[in-house]
Amino acid sequence: MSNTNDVAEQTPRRVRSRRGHGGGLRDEILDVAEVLLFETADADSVAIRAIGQRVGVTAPSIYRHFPDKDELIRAVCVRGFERLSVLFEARLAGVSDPIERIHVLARAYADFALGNPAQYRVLLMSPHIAHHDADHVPSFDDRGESMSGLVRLVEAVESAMELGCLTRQDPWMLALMLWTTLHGIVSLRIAEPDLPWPPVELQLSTMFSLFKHGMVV
Amino acid sequence: MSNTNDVAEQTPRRVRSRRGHGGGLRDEILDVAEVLLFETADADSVAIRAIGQRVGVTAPSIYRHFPDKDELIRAVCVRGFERLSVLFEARLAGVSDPIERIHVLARAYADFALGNPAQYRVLLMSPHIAHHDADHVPSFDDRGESMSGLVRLVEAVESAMELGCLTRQDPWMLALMLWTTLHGIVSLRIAEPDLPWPPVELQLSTMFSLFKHGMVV
DNA sequence: AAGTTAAAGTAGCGATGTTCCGAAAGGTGG
DNA sequence: CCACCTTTCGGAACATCGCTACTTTAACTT
Repeated sequence: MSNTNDVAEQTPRRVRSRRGHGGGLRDEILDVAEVLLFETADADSVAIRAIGQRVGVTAPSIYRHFPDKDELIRAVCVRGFERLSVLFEARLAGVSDPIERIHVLARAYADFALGNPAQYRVLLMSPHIAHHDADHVPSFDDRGESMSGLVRLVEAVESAMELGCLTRQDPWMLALMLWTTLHGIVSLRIAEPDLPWPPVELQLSTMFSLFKHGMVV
Repeated sequence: MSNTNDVAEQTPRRVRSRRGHGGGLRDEILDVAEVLLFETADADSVAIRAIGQRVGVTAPSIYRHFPDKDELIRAVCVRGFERLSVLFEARLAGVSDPIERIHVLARAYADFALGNPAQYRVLLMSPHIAHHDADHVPSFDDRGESMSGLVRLVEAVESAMELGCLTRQDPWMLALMLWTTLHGIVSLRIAEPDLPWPPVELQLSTMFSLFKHGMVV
């Protein structure tokens, strides 16, 4: 990944950063925090002091780059979702059929969520830091990268409707349904990984079949 | 200034329980913990000392009735899901049509989850205490009351299939799909309560319509 | 070379979950 | 009625956590 030292216990005291570019440490902190978050699979178990130890820095130094532990963890997870965004682009490349694009998006979403359960949990399964910056009503759009997939989904649904592949209705609502269903599948697996779940592919394809043709005889 | 401590939320030092029935305190602890869990909406924010203060007992005394804080919180949430179980029974009474029974179950489930978000989050949105009691493979059945709804759902789906209302397939799989979808709806609302969600009834009915007739033209 | 200033460290505060051990009340045998 | 045991609970303390004043150190500027 990066130049983070993988010494188990302690890193031999970091060399000081240059004046303007003190932010080099910031990225290193994010890297280590991501590793620790993946290892412990729980944000509460990631201690600030542990991050500092792995980076080779004491705990208070971290607060020069992040105002808060919540912000640090959040930054890690946002960075993760940016990777999801590029994953969407990569998987979508060359796929033109709207229905197929929906499939690709769903599959990529599930792959990411199940591959990065800790990040997914923090961003989409935990109470949010109430960023109530005055009287600002949150919307789905200002969610940044974490909601870019939803936007792509809406686009694909709209295309499918225009092409007559889907029954005409509110595309935004239908996309919301698809996303919600997808979230149900992955989040339950993340929360209860020990339950005897069917294979993800089977569950996804079954769900798509249900959505397409319905279950009523 | 002996027993009248001036702390606002303090109970005047509890009378000691009798020998065998020391468990009276246990229920009281559970009650207070449930209130605190509802108030803070976050298990981490419920402090053992705060529970003890409200009950009129010091923190270590709580550990005579619960081995662990996780077990305490878990006990609170399990008790909550027992209430859900009786809610299922009550709502199901007199409803015989299988499809209608599925509707009723779904609605009750959503009502409970959105009405008790903290309990729902602890049991179904948080990492589980790995109760790995030796080589015991977890199943959906030994989940106790928390999965009773799923069992009811499977029954209703089987009935519907036998009556020819639903297309024949694996009833257990279909019930799992319904539950997963339901979980997606409620858990996303719980995790992101500030987003501009459509009304629950609309979302539920739209989802049912999708499941019934599909979305493909 | 001396001063400025950003970057990192030291020490510590308050709060948390948890444990060790002693005190006191409830029940029981003499 | 008294001695004794058992259960129930409290006091004190430990380790760790997030976080913050304050100080030190090193890089850059003049």
